[in-house]
Formats: sequence, structure tokens, C-alpha cells
Amino acid sequence: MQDSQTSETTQKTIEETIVSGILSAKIRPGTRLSENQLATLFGVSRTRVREAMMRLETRGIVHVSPRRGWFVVEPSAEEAIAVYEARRVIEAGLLRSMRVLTDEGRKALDAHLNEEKTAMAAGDRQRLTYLMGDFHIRIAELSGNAIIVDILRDLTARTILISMLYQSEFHAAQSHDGHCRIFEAMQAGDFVRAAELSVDHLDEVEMGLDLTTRPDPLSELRSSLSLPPKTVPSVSQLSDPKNHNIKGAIKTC
Amino acid sequence: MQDSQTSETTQKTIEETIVSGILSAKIRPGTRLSENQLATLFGVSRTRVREAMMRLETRGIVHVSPRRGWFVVEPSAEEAIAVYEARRVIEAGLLRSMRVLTDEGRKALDAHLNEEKTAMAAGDRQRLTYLMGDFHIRIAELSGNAIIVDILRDLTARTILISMLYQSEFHAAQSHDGHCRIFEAMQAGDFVRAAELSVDHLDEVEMGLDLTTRPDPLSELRSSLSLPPKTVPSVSQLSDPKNHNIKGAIKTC
DNA sequence: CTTTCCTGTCTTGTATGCAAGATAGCCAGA
DNA sequence: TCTGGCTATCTTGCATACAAGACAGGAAAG
Repeated sequence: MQDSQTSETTQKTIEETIVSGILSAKIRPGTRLSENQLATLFGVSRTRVREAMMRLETRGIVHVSPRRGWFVVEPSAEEAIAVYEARRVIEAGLLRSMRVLTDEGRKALDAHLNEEKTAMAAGDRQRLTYLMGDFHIRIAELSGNAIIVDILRDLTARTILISMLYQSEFHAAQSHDGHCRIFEAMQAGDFVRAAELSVDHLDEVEMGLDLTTRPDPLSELRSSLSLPPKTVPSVSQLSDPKNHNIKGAIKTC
Repeated sequence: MQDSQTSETTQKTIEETIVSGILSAKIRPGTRLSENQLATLFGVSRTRVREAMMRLETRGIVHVSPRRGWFVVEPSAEEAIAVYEARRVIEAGLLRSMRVLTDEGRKALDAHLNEEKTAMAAGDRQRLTYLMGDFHIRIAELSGNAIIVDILRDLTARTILISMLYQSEFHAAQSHDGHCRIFEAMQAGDFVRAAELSVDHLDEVEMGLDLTTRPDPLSELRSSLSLPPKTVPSVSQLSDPKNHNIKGAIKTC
């Protein structure tokens, strides 16, 4: 039995609900999050909704436009690049630091990859989006380091928002293949290789984005008026995503 | 001219003030942060103080004990280990991903290391603590990736809290030496070596901690009653800090 | 038809008030 | 002296009230 009223729920539910909504691609970037609506929806006052929004803001998930409203972030092309770069840095660093893959870990990843395969067969795109992001979180969980898990979860949420904005087609098979390769390297105990594969995988996904289409509708106008671009974290000195050979081949593992 | 009233200041000042107070070791772990006191201090109402506290809480800087108060976090030994592990992962991953050290970058780091030397000569411990942490943030800034900079800034703040809790002596010369080595490797364009040195450096600092003394005063009682330890992110599968040869030699560079 | 301005409505920003738990200190009783 | 309990006070938790900016829509002027 399920109340239509979601009250009685504990403190962090608003935050978690929104994040998991994003992780499963049920909430689109730019979605308006009205304090009043959320308040009535969750059966609390605006105060608590605001607290959740503030937390989500520091996590880079939502932003507020003063006296206009809260919105799920719409990462710019520059921010998208920075997110992928951060993920490459952290995930590769994490894999390189690993020494063993425990049997539990192996089982967990194996089960996860099977879920991916099942969802692919079923064509369940939302679930697939969730699983594709969750794979990386699972790897972080193997490390047992809660700090890194939290960081990667938030970055994954942003990644999903990015793909909803800039990803024309969803290359699920390709991603699944990348995950399998990483898993294989881990099973072989070759974590350096796993790290490299992880970088390649993120490069592939990033290169599957069309970062020229959507950035902001004003970009052309903005540049023709020679106004400064929005907020540009320069990434010049970091490694660019390599021109990796993208093999479209579907390989089940 | 300086108002005793710090009102009129902009939104994020409370948050930033506290963080920079921690980064410069002026605020100790466990410090009580009363909403009322901060409110009068900053000339605002409790509402805005609370917002700042919530943000700091999601950043891992403060925590709230329900209806007792807000406190600057006192990381447990396990959390301390997790923080250092996260820093090793991220900083090594970052250095490995770098390709060039620009001339500005070289100058910035060089200037920083000179500041460290000056502060060491002056014996200004608070400033030294700040600079020792800031070095790592400077490196992150070189990457131009704002996401990584923010993450490392918060981790550095936590690191400083950890050293205030667990560090008996302050091996400034040793840290400075480590920074110099990293800088030299970067200048030589050997970022892989820089990453390794960074890991070694963090290992050194971590091993300079006495993680058995302070954890919580109840740990003995707790274990003798066989209660579960507080909140333990297991780090078993991650590389342990290596038994690196700690050379106490002071080397100016 | 276009432009400008005005006003009503909706949004967040901020302060404040009250509820309720936690704590310290005191007092009484053994 | 020690123990138990009561109360005054301080803390955060949460809701609400009001302020003030943003915006849409319509009316009036050109």
C-alpha cells in the first residue's frame, strides 16, 4: 500500500529523490524545481525544500536564478568537458591505486554487467542509462572509500545531464563493451590497463557528444557581439580526449 | 577603516570565512559553531547561517549534532585514512593527466615555494600550514579544472583538521622538500614521476600522523564492550601507504 | 500595428516565532 | 558522599510571514 502523500519520510529524501531521478534520466536538465511544489509534494514547508536545494547546489546538481527559480543544471560545453576530465582523472587514479579484486567485487561487477546486458536486450533505455552510470559508481564502491564514491556519484549525475543535452544517439552497446573490457583487465589483475581502458572509455563517450549544438542558444549572438563566454574553466593544459579508434562492434563478454 | 560590524558582506562570506579559517589553521576541529553567535557576528539572521552550515556539511567540513549544535568535523582515524587515500588518487591522477607546465605555471609554483621557504625561516607556523596545503591546490589550479580545484580544496581543509588532531610534530621542512621534488619533476616534464612523488609525499605526511592517540576517547571502552566502531569506510582494498624511507634531510631547492 | 508602461501574480530572500530535545545545575533523599 | 530527578536555559528544527525582484499580460499612446 502506497500513500500518495510522501510525507512522513525522513530528512534527506528530497535530495536523494532528485538525484536518483537524474541518475535514472527521469529528470531532464533545465527542469524547474519550484520550492512550493516540492514542499507540497513532500508534505513539508519551503524551509526544508530550500535546505535540500542548497545542498544540491553545492553538489553541482541544481542552480538558482535569483528570484526566478531553481533549475536542474544545464552544463555548458566547457563544463561538460571539465566533468569528463575530472572523471578521467579520478577514475583512472582510482583504478591505478587498486591492488586486488576481491571475489565479492568480481561477483558484484559480473552481476552488474549481466544487468546491463538484460536491459540492452529489453531495450529499456532509462534503466540502461542508470546502469551505464552506475557501473562507475560500483567500481568506486569496490575501493571502500566513501569520499570517492560520493564524488563520483555527483559527477555521474552531471554526466547524465550532459548526455541528455548533447548526446544524439545512445551507444549502449559500445559503453557496455567498454565496461566489459575494464572488468576483464581488473579480473586479470592489470589495474594499470584498467585505468587506461577507463580513460579510453570516457574519451569514447565524450566524443560521442555533439558539444556544438546545444551549448546555449545565445552563443552565436554572444560571440557576434564579442561578449565573453559564460564561465570558462580552461582545460588547455589537460590531456585532450584522444582520437581513439571507436569500434562500433558489439561484443558480448 | 574597518567596521566592527561585518555586515554588508555578500552571500557566501560565512562559508568562505570558515573554510579559510580552517585552511589557515585558525579554527580547530571540534570547534562549536553556534548559529546565534555567527548570526550576530555576521549581522544576519540564523536563516542564512543555517544555509552556510548546510553547505559546509555537504562539503564535509562541519556536522550537526541534533539539537546540540554545529561543530567543525573531527575526522576519525578511519576517515583520516580515507581522506589521504582520496587525495592520493586524485592528485596522482591529476598529475598523470598533465602534459605541459606552462611558464605561468612554473612561475606560480616557484613563487609559492619561495613563500614556503620564507615562512619556514620566519617560523610562522599558521602561515606555513596554510601554504603547505595551498601548494596542492595551486597544482590543481594549473589544470584549469574548477571541479577538481573545489574537490581538492575541501579535502585539503579536512587534511588540515586531521593534522591538528593527529600530528604531533610539524615536519615543515620535510613537506617543503616533497613539494620541491614534485615541482622539479614537473619542470622536467616528467609528470608520471611527479605523480609518484606526490603519492610518496602524501604517504610521508600520513605516516607522520599518530592515528592511535586521539581517535575517540571511547574507543577502548567501545571495543571492550564489542560495540561496532563508529562509521568505518573500509579501505582494505586500496593501496596502503608504503613504508617509504622518510628522509629528514632539509633540502632547499 | 507597434511600443511603452503599468499592475497583478508568482517566484525566491530573509527574518522571526514557536516547538521540542539536550544539558547543566541544583536540590532533596538515601 | 552519592544518586536521582526536576527545572531553567540553551540549542537546533521547522513553519510561517512578509519583503522584494522578475515576469507576463493588458491597456493606452503613438
